[in-house]
Amino acid sequence: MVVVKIKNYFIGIKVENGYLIENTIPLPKDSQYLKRFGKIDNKFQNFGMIIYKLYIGEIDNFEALNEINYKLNVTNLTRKILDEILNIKRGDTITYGELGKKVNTSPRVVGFLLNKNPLPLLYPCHRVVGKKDIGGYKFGRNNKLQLLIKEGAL
DNA sequence: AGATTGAGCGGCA
DNA sequence: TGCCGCTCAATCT
Repeated sequence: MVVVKIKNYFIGIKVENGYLIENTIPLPKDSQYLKRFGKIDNKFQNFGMIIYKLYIGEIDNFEALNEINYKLNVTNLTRKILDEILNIKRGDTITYGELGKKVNTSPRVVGFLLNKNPLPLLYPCHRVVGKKDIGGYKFGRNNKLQLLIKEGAL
């Protein structure tokens, strides 16, 4: 449970037995989302660097997943949803409703479960959007918007 | 075991 | 546009 500093970004990281089990996206220093990750500690610099490269688009999420030892600590339905998310290509999006149909659940539940995605960016849940607007995001709609613009989805 | 809570959606005016 | 009712897994109580 630490915060890793890369350039001018700060990334919350949780590692268990050498496996990444939770992370945040790169955030500004004072971000509320970093609070529960505690102090800055660079011992997991390697994890942080990969997430940073993923964030700026230097690598894609498949490369990142290959380079990182991670463990997905979620229930069955969440796992199914996250697996589906891996099929969304960079620059592409899917709606909560469409994704819900693929795994036989409701749009509301997709959003509810994605809110708990422990590995954002690695599992690019920002590519799931609402039908009428961009939809919500754990780290704020503006971050989601910036990510989608950066990826060329908008 | 029952109530509440959402990162949504479609229909209707 | 804005409101309403439906949705249903996870997380309380």
